[in-house]
This record gives sequence, C-alpha cells and structure tokens, in this order.
Amino acid sequence: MTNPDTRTQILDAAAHLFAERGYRGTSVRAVTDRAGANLAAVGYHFGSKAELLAAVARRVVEPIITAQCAALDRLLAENPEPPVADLVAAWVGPMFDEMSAAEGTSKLIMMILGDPAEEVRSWTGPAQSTVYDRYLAAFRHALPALSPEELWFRMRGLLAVTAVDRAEGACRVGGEESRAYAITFLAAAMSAPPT
Amino acid sequence: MTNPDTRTQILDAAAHLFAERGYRGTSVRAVTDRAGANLAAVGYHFGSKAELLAAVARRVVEPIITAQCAALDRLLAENPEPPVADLVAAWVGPMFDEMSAAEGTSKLIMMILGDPAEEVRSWTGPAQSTVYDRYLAAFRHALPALSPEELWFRMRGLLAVTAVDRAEGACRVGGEESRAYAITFLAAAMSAPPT
DNA sequence: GCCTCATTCAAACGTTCGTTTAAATCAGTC
DNA sequence: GACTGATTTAAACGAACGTTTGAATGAGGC
Repeated sequence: MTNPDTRTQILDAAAHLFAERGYRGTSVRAVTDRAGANLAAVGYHFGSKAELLAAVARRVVEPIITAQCAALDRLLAENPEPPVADLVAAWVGPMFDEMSAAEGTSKLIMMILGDPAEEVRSWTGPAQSTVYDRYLAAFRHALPALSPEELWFRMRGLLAVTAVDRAEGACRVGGEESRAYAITFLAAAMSAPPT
Repeated sequence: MTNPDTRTQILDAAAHLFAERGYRGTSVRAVTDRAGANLAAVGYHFGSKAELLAAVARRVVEPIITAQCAALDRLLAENPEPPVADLVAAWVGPMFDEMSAAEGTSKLIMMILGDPAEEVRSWTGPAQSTVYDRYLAAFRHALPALSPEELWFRMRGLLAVTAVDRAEGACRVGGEESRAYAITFLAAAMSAPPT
C-alpha cells in the first residue's frame, strides 16, 4: 500500500487548504507544494482531485459520526427514551471535540455544506444517514407531540447551528463556553412546544 | 447609464448560476451564454467577475435588510422593549419573504456564507452590520440576563438556522409552514435561560 | 450626412487548471 | 549486482478560465 508518509501529508495539506480557500479555490499544485510532494502525487495516491476531497472529508467526518453513535449508545443503555437535552448534548459534543482537535475542521465542514457543487457533496457515505436516522428516531420518542415535518426541520437546525457557529465563532468565543452555549440554545429550541 | 436590459439579464443569470454551482464553479462564459449576452458584457457593465458577484449579492440582500429594519421600527414604535418572540419574527420574516419570492435566493445566501474565499465575502456593505447591531441591542434589552458572549452566540444561531434551513429545506417543507417552524424554534432558543 | 457616445461583438491574450506520460529513483529479494 | 515493483520526478498536454482589445453597430443631436 502506497507510501503513507506523502499520502497523509497530502491529506493534511488538502484539509487545510480546502477549509481556507474552498475546493475549487484550491489547486492541486497548491496542495502538493504545501505537502512537499510532486504534482503528480495526487493522481498517483488518490486518482483525482475529487477523490482527494472525498478522502479528506471521510477522514474528518468519520470520527465525528462514530463518536455520535457511541454517545447515543451510552444514553440508550441507561434509558431507552433519553430526554431532549441529553440527546442534544450527545449530538453536539463530538462535533465540538473533533472540531477543536483539528484546527479548521469546522470551516472544512462548513465549506462542504455550503458548496452547491455535486462534486463536493458526493463523498457522503451510508454511515452518515444512519447516525442521522438513529437520532431522528430518538428525538421522535422524546418529542411525541411534534409532526414529522417539524421534527425534520428542527434536526436541520441542529446541524446548522453547530456547523455555522463553530465555523465563524471559534475566534470570538472559547471552545468550552461555546459548547455550553450551543447545548442550552439547541436544547431549548428542540424542546419547544409544537407550532 | 448602461443599457439596463442586458445588465439585469446578466444579473439574473448570475444569481441563478452562482446559487446552482457556486462562484468559482460558474464561468463568466456560462453567465453570458445564459443571459444571451456577449462574453465581454460582464467586463463592460460590471468591471470584473468579482464585482458582478457583489452586484448580485447586493440586489439579493438589500431588500431583506431594509425589510428587517422596517419591521424593527414597527415593533419599537409600539413598544420600546419588544418581547423576544416578536424580535425573532421581525428578523426571520423578511428572510422568508424574499427567499420565497425569488427561487434559489436561499441557496445563493448559503453559498455566500459558506464560501471561505475573501473574494466572495468582500461585497458586504455597512447597512448589514447596522441592522445586525440594531437587533443585537433590542435582544440585549429583551434578554438582560445574558452575557454579551452568549447573546452574540445566539445571534449567530439565528442567521445560521434561517439560511441553512431555507437552503435545503425548501423542497421538503412548504414556505409558510417552515416560517412558523423557524419562529417557534428560534424564539425558544433565544429565550432560553442563560447557561 | 455627420459626429458622438454608449453598447455589442468576434477574437485573441496570457495564465492557470487537472491530468497524463515516460523516465528516474528507491527498497527489497534473489 | 541485477531484477522487480512501488514511488517520485520533470515535463508536457489540452482545455477552460478571466480579461482585454479594437472594430462594428446603434441611436440621438446638430
């Protein structure tokens, strides 16, 4: 299997540059220059620029969704129907953990969410929708009065706040404070009585 | 003043294509082809591709922020310290009105918010921060217990939910329903007790 | 008719892009 | 030390990009 050294250095460089300048705004040459690799290394190790983005996105998102799954498992082991605030904390926590661990991760996620090009979104795997559906079911039990449409709307708000606020807010508010802010903000929003 | 016909046709085409494929993903040639204009028309009427984006963004955002200002004025005329739910409705309402009026407007806003390139963000004018600061002050009176940091965090959540949820949710949920969902969701979130 | 000015047009400019190629280098194995 | 397969390298490819140019076109005033 391909030399892991230059491969991961390309992944690191690409993650930083994609977050900083976007997918289309980052040239393969800029990535390989930053990685100290040859221009052709991207084609050799990943096949194409689009597949490089898919690899970068997978490496960023996978630890988040496995941590979200684990947190939900822990919650369900104690209580088959966890309260809303715990579900919010289990969902939001891993995003803050991983986003704080690697600088610019939140900007990268925001870039992926915001880019309208199919090329940028098509990396998504089945694990993503799985964890999403599991939380959806848990919230449905915790909020039985909500219509499916309104619940779906609130789930989208969950993702929006965590992604956007972390992307731009990290510079103004500390990580731990903004994690607590997000949980109170979102727990109140999710728990609101139906419209 | 330059022929308004081709000028607005270029603006329409650019608004649609920027929303669909992003700024960098849209070529000047694609814009002029869709507008039925010559390639050089963009340079003639706008100066450059970046200035075209600025014009598109201004045309989309300006009616929203003037409507938000007007709604806040109406509120303050009745009550110098309006409740949180009214402030949220005054803020969210115009975004839904304008976003529903023009197809793809929310995707365009999402594209602008998500694009990390300075080129894409630099169009922003002073009117934007003005309306933002006015709502910030109004919310500060309505929520005196909140620290400035947490209030600032919640204001960002306000924008995140309206932009993101409208961008991807429009296809699943009707405009009027999702406006009501957004107001209950955000009013509860903003009214939450301090962390 | 002629001049003026704004607008449109076809064509080309130079640059940057993602990808490909074929030779060069390196690490093991015999 | 030669063979093998994986990796790196320099160079080039063709395409697409934003921008510029200079001539053509159109309408309105004199």
